Amino acid sequence: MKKTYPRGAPDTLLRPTTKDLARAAGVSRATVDRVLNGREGVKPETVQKVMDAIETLGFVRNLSAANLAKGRSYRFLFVLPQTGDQFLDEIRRHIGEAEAVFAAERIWTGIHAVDGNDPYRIADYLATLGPAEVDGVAIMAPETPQVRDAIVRLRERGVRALPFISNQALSGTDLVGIDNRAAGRTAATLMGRFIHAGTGRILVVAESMQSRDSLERRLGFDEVMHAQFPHLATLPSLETYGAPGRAARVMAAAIAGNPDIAGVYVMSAEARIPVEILARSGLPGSVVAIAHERTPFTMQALRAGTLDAVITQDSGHLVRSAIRRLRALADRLSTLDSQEKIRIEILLPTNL
Amino acid sequence: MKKTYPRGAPDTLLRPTTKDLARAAGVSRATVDRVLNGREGVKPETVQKVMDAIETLGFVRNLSAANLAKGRSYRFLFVLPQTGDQFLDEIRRHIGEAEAVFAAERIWTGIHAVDGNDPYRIADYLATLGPAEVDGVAIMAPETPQVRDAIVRLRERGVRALPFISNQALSGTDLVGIDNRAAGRTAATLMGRFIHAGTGRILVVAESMQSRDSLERRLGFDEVMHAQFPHLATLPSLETYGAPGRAARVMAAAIAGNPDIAGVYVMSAEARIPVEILARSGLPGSVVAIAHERTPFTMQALRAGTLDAVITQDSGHLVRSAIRRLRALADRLSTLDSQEKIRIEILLPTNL
DNA sequence: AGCCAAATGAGACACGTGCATCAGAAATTT
DNA sequence: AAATTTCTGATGCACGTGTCTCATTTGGCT
Repeated sequence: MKKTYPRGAPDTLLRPTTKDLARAAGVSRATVDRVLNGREGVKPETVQKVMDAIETLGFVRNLSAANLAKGRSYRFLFVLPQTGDQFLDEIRRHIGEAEAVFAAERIWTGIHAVDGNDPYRIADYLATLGPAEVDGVAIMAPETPQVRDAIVRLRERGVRALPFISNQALSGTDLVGIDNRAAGRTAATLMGRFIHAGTGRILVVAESMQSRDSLERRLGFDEVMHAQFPHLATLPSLETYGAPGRAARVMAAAIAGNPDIAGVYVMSAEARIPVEILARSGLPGSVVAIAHERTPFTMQALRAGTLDAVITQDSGHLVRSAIRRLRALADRLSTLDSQEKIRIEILLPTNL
Repeated sequence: MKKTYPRGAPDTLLRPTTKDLARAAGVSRATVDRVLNGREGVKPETVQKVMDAIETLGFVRNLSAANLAKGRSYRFLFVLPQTGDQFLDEIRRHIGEAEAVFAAERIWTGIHAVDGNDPYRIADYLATLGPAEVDGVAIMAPETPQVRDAIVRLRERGVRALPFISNQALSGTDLVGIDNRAAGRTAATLMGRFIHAGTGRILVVAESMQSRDSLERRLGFDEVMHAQFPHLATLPSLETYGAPGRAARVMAAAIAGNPDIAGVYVMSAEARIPVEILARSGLPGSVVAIAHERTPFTMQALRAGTLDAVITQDSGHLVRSAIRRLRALADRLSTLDSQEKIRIEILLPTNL
């Protein structure tokens, strides 16, 4: 009896194999192999015969068999700043989780911590890596000429490298991370719409404006604020350099100097220090505060009402996406773009 | 020379095989196989020996080899309502995309369209499915006793079944889709914060309040509106039944009867009809409009300013997640929960 | 015709696991 | 002690592809 599986269905559950391909194309399995794996020494018209057979048979290479035969395995390395911030903790946790999942596909992952403030040491470390140690590297580091060059040289040595979360202006590379300019625009839209006052100033806090990420966020933020909410004035970015003391000082000065603060935008990945200072600052609860990245702290601050919104990227997705992309690079495959695009997420107290 | 791969690294790139396991545990490969695949007739202490070896060697079953050996393939079916709405178009598109990706893993996907308004026909169709036709089914259908029972019977026949997007109150099942109550809460938060008027009414539009999804969204919406924005009153849900004529009538009546409308919440997946009516209603631009699901229409409405926010779920992720979960069910594996959780996305004019 | 290079065929083995069969060992019962 | 029953070992084939080697055919050239 004919099965009525919808949509041009599997009459037979067996997919065609290379053997079937060979028969259909009227060539040998050796030639099919030559075509499939792009080896040379095959006449163009023979190639075409095989291609046609692939088309008519709907042949799809059995990945399980191919991976098994190749005995391929992958060593991927995440190079991350050595800081104790909660966002990175999440990332590290997800790398650990992913390790277990990807182990079944012969993928190893490692983490190497570097001093995020020292581009030279990062570059030096990257210089020690070669194809003998690792197949691919996902790098989260500030954009400096040293780091950028080190990445380029890494690639020249045959190691796949991807900027991770922090962007690097490299040709032909896609960042594994969100569009920071769009994130800044999103922050501005929420800020503008959440603030009910007819006028006021917006405090903007960053860890350092040296970083391309902060710059892009600021750009996007200002773009929307100026165009759509001209009654709100954005103040120059305050830089904390990750130091609580300095953060407290500059923020206190800014708050004292601007009595009509209506909103605060914390651009840095580690929101904790600025937000805690903010909570103790005596600013009224009506001041709208927006920060970045989902961490235990930001979640709690959302619940407590200290923060009104958090803009974030799914850290698990980030990690998995980086691994998939590195593997695709290693195999010279293309990835499904729509799957690998990292979306901007908005967290509110009501959708944690 | 010793390689210095970080983190308890691969000295040897070769993972242990079942052969290594057998040697380490002091048993034969046959026994290892018995333990790994849960066959009976093995002494508990022998099982333990193998388990210990797995632990100490860090053995991970090579999925490629296992899949190859099993020659397993999967036939999964999406049962979707037969409507022309854009949201479903997106879903169908992503099923097509996913088909190509998953083909390499011996996964077939099919779509079957059913009349979404006729629970009996849906149930009848599901009754025709058995393990001979299909291994798993993702079902998007309204929650009615007929459908629910049909799903239960489907499972009894050995076909894995998952509710897809539309929830069904089934025991021991996770919906592939968002938490609609949380989505309603999110809509309320945005609505409340976007509306600057000191008082006003909120129009709520649904396709039908028969559907559990709309009910849950409404529940979450009211929960937050009442608790946090008591100055805004929510009107009873209007039901369009998907009919433009009826939609125009009930909406016009509601607008005429409530001069102080400050916001509109369109709960249904197909936002087009209500939003277009709204745009022509003569309501002022300051009225905040929020709808669901990313479609070409909602994107355009966001850009045009007709909509202020759209709450959505990533349709590609939905489809891939359903497939992964069905496969995991078929293999009796567990999935990585954090990967399979569908997040609520918020779209604003600035982050499309 | 003869020669050479290019193109193709034929065949074998490997990868790691699943699955089955049969013999033999060990433990338990009679 | 013998007869069962329970457990374990040895072994072989299969899955589909990648990767070799070596033989053979084809086509172009002088």
